[in-house]
Amino acid sequence: MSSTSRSSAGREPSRRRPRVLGGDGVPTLATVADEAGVSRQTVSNALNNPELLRPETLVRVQSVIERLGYSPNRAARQLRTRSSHLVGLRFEPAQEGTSNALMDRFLHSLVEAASRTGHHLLLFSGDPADPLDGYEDLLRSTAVDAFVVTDTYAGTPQAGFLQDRGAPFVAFGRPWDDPRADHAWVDVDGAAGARLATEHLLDQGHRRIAWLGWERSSRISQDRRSGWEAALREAGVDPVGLGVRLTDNVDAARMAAHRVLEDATVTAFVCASDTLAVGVLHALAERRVQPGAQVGVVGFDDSAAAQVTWPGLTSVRQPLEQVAVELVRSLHRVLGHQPVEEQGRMLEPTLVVRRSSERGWKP
Amino acid sequence: MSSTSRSSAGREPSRRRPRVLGGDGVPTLATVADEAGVSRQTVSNALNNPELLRPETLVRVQSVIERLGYSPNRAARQLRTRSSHLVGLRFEPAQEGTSNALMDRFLHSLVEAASRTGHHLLLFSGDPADPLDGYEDLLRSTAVDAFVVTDTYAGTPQAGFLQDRGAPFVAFGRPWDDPRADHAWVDVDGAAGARLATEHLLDQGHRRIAWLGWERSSRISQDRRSGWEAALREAGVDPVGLGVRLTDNVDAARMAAHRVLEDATVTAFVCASDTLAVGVLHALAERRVQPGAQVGVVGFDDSAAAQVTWPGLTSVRQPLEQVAVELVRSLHRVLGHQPVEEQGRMLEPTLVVRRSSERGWKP
DNA sequence: CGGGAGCAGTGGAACGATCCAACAGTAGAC
DNA sequence: GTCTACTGTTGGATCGTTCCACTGCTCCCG
Repeated sequence: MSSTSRSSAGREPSRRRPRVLGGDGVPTLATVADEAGVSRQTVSNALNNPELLRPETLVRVQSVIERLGYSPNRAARQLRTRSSHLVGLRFEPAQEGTSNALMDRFLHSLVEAASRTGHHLLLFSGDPADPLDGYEDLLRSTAVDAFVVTDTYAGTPQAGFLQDRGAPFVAFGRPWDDPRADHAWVDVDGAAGARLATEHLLDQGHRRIAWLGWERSSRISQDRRSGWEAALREAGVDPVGLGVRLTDNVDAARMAAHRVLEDATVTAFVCASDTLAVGVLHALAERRVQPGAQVGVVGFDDSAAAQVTWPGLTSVRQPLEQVAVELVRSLHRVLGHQPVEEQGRMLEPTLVVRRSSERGWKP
Repeated sequence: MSSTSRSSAGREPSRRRPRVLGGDGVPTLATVADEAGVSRQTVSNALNNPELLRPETLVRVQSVIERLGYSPNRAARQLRTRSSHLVGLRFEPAQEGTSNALMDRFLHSLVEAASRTGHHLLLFSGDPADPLDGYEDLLRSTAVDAFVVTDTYAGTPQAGFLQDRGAPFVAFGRPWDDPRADHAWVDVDGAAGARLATEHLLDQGHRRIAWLGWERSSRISQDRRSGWEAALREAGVDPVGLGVRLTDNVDAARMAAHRVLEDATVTAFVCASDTLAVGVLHALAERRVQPGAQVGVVGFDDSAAAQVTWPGLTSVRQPLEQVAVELVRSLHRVLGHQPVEEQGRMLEPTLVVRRSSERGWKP
């Protein structure tokens, strides 16, 4: 109703014709503004700062938006605000056989968590030989607002690179011993997980509990191992000679388990991954030893394999849904340039008990 | 060098200053043009139509681009060209236990294939109750160039919706019996896969080979089953009474296998999924029957579970890398509005033989 | 009654790329 | 010598949004 005076330069009548409908018939801000009898800015405010509008104007604009099925053009918005609402994640080429099933669950959770704050996930790939490939280009072209970095094993340069570059990112994985690192991170407490596993086996009456982990260079494995070791010591069991290091591979674990089982006093295994635990199960099958009933086995990651393997593999489960939520929360703080109240956040894993560690179980 | 006359209203001298450096110090097209002593359009041509430039100009511009580390701003380009170089994929919430490990391998392949043509993958999620949620919004806001649709089981409305909407997309999965469908698709020949599996077991000397599949409503299962049935008939074996339908679940398969094995003449199983095959392995373990040596088992999808399960599960492997490549190729044709030379493309699976089907094997 | 504050809303400019029409310069044809 | 064709390059306009400075208008206070 409130028809205000509309000033017009009036020099050249048909030169500057405000385009009111996009080329393909897609409505734009101008379409909505025209239809609702307000200016473009008012429509923009209706979307981004609704509290600035008088309630009745807001309702009117919103109903036009609804009726026309208008959504703001992402490219235009991105160009103006310099924010794409996209989060980049480099998706490494899969290595078959290893437990990247973890990735699947994590990815789902991340997509969902991000979408709750209006963000989408942009997957990209890069030259496997160059762990930094792809990042630079997305940064320069301002295609993403931030990155999520997933592999922060010792020696991976992504976090350092992005930090030096001044690019916003959050890491899934603590920076371990890099003293220069001061970026946001979220991680799961591997030591606590291994401790859970070990204490569970101790509860089942096991004493001499072996550890199967990765090479010494893996900080993740060292971390988990420390939980096993501490739990054993607290129970008065000497862990010396019970720890084995090998590559993350079913067959390597199978053979290692055979060697360990030569020592008849060993009655249980805690493993740094489900892959290794599955290898132990293979060895038990070959020795015709009942998992659970005779020898307890616990894996790590609660992968799909753990869930379907016979007779059911007890495993430490990472709270990936919660990790995703925390990552997104962190991302928001980083992007909002808010003071980072805490640099990192450590989450607690849980133990999913299945029959491979249930002593009472008989097939 | 070329100082041309610069028209200026003259009222306020410093109003129209052509910004040559982005706010954050990020170089823009204008920066490069200025530095190379050419116009913006020439730089743009150097990137998009290099053949239009004189070779020496091209080299000069390229060296400046290299030196400044310039990449065109994606938002600006997207706004002007109406193309985001993003491909949307709705990433469904994971259902634990089912074989979406397939998805992991597929996703990797797709990201890689897409990146080879300069496209990135945009993952989004939506209300699980509404299979169309999310698509509309991305279309309206012109956030993606196209979609990849992965679940085209009977009754899923995505393909129909996008087709009616006139949105570009490619489906992984044939349109089955929808006569209205005329969109591009890529699929794997399930019947051929089941035939491979069945013939392999026949070669191993098995005759009465059972089928474990999903409910009758699943077209995918029906398709695979038809391959098993045909192979059996050609070998002169009557498949009647050898087929079982159940839900895709380890325990359901385990119990079904027990029932089937009451009939002592059955010596092998072909399954519509690895999940079902793992269930059969569980049943065999409970009966203390050797997989492979006594009863042959073949699964479908070559999931991580198949690869680590003891004693190794023979499985039909889908050529997902090739699927991804074909999908991207199709997408290109669809986006380029080229005449679609073929509407769909059917790829052949392969059989990965492991010990669960090797008759000679002894533990 | 004049003036500062606050409110709802306006029009122009800007983001950084590409599209477009036009331009200078050269060569070839008449 | 002029006209046409062609090549390489140019400046201006444009895509759709948000930022910015500003305008009427009302209200309140001294």
